[in-house]
Amino acid sequence: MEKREISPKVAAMYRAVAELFMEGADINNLTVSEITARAGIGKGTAYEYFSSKEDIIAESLYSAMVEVTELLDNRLAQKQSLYDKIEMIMLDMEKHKKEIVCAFKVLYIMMDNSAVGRKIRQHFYDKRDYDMVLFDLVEKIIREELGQQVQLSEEDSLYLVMSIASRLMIYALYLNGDEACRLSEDSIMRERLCMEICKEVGEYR
Amino acid sequence: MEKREISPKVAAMYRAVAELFMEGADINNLTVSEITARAGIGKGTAYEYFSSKEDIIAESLYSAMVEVTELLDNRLAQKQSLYDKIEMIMLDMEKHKKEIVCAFKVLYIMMDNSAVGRKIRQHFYDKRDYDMVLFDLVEKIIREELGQQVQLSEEDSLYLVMSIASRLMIYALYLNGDEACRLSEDSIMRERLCMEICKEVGEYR
Amino acid sequence: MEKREISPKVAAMYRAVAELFMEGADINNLTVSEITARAGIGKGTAYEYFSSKEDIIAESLYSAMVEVTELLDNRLAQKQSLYDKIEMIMLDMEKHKKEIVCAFKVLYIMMDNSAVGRKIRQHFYDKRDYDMVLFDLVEKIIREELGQQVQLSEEDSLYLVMSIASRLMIYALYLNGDEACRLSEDSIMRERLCMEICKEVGEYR
Amino acid sequence: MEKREISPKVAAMYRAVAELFMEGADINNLTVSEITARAGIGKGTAYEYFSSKEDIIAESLYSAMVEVTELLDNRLAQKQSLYDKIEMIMLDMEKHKKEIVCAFKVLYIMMDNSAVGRKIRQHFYDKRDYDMVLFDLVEKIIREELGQQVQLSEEDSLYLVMSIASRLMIYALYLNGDEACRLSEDSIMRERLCMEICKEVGEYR
DNA sequence: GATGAATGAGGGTTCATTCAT
DNA sequence: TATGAATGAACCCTCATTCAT
Repeated sequence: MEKREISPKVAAMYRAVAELFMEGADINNLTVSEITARAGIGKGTAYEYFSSKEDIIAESLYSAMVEVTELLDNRLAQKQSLYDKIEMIMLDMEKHKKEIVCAFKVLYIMMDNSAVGRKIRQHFYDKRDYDMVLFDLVEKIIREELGQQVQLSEEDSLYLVMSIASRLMIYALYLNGDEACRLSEDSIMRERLCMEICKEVGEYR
Repeated sequence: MEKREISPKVAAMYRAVAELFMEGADINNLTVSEITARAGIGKGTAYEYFSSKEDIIAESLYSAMVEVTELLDNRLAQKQSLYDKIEMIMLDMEKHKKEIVCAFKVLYIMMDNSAVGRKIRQHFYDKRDYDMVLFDLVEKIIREELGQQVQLSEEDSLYLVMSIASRLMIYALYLNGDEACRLSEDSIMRERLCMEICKEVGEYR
Repeated sequence: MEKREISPKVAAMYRAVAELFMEGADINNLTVSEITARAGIGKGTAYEYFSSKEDIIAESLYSAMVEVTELLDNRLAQKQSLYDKIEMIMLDMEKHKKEIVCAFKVLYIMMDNSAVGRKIRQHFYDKRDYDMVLFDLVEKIIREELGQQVQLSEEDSLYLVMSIASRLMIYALYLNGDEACRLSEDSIMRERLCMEICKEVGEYR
Repeated sequence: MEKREISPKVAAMYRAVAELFMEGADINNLTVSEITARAGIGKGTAYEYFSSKEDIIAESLYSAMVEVTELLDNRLAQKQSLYDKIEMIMLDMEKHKKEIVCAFKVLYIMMDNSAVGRKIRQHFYDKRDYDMVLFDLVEKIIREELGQQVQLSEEDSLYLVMSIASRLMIYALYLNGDEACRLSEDSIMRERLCMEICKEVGEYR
């Protein structure tokens, strides 16, 4: 479960990509120059640690996802009820809109038939035990809510994870969408989604 | 509601982009050459009708979305119940997996901060009355289900549209995902999502 | 035996490479920019006609070899005796030192394990009927000298070709070498080599 | 005549370049990394002993030439007649094809207008008394054959050296060439060249 | 209108060289 | 002395866009 130490240069590049991504850069048009300039290192240095631009971006995004998920996981430990947990995630989305929304965006990038998309998918397949990704987090939340005595079938579990993930995603889309499609108060949408999730999970208790 | 006539060259380009997209081409790495070659026209001709590559792709994708939505709309007229309609959409996803899933992908592309993404969003803002997009379709389905006598508040309407759209999207993601995360029978996931949607809409009747 | 028409751009590039080569450029450090600038065309244009830098150089050198050989062949028609022919080749080497010596250099490049070397070798294998290369020319000279009645075995023929080629090459090396290793009069070396060649061929008459 | 001691690191680099060269590496695309990796030393170390990549390669090749020539020289002491000596050289070419042929290749590299070519030429000009190069070896063989009583003019000597060298080179080219241009038995070509050389030298006795 | 040859800006990648350790 | 991480200049190649025909 120990994480491998990563070189400060690599860390700088991860950070640079995440920053640029969160500043709204189009991931498909990021240049190596931009990334290394932001990371404060030489362009050639990038290729001491990565073998292609796609690798740089894919690993950076994967790393960001894992990091955000871990952060969320730690913060969620403070909350007891399912409602509070889901609400916290959504409130975090609102507060750290950029960060969280971007993490969800990565899920979409993974669907791409692009080199980056393929490489991130690969990372998921090869993922280390200590890497927790969004779906793991959602599954964990569900298990915590239902407790030891409730044994979910694989099918129920997958369904619930996807159902909850879909609400979180749709909320990310909602927050990220343009103002015209937004309600006067985000809280309305948020509360509804939270309640709906609780109700659905509750049915398995 | 009359559609404007589009030049056969433009139609060929729309078709070319859609084909390439559905064949799995990475939309961010499509080249003008590929598109015009597939469309069977000269490269220079593209610039007689569009002012940039991004325009070509954005308009093509927008057009494809509208077309798919229209197709769906026509087919949905054959079904009466909400359940049957949602099921038909999902079955269509399974059958014409490529086509439908790609249509959903466009939604994600719209979130990009890329030139294409921005341009598609612009099309949505400027959209003609006769253009029907996915959200309109979902809204239409809801209205048909609840009938004239039920008046949804804007807030309820938006919530329901997003909630249903989220399930459709998550099903698209599910179908598009890798085998490892799939249940033995897609029907299980499909039926659950359909039922859940019906239940939720039903509560507003 | 008809030559295929070559595009003026390609011709310009062939010329550019030959010029640069003859001006003493190191063939292994030629850049595409240099070549296209000299050819008076855009850099990108090079890739409309060739698929890589190595192709450009290899084809240019091959073309130059064929051209020089043809030129020599035409000029040799004016001479009757073997001695006069070999002498003319060597005098041409002295006069058009750059051009001829470079043609011989290409033979050495062909021995390289470089991409260019490999590609030129390929051209020799694939060579068109109407392409005459140095060895063909030497063989032709020998046949003309010995006349129809003398039938050389394949082994004798190959030996003579190589023996003569070796003298021509060594003269090219000699001319290209530094002054310290040169006699006061090039004619001395030239005459000896010519005579030696005639004597050797004469033995087969 | 004492050789200067060379650092083991330098020796390792000489060996590395020679090995890579003989394994068929393109001398114009050798990298410092490859060389130092093969030599088993750090990349930076190369620059403690040489001032540029070209220096490394040029000195390595020069060193290899001197070494091969010395080896040949020692082995030739066992043979008495000119014929046996030339034959031994050619047989060595056949046996240690790679090594010997590469040594000849260096001659061609010297003709290049490349940095490496220029530097090797420079080494020849500056050459130490105890360095014996191929031309010296050939000259030595000729002198041994003709004995003390025959005094060759400078002009005769140079002619003979070049004439013999040209046959050796052409045999190297022949051996290195592709199978299609080879006789069924290399011995045929070898014997002819040997005899021709003996005849030519004999005329000066 | 339709074309495709020509272009050149731009970006990914390599690798010789340096320098702090 | 020996190292190898860091660097950035240089270069090949792509491809969106233009324009003469």
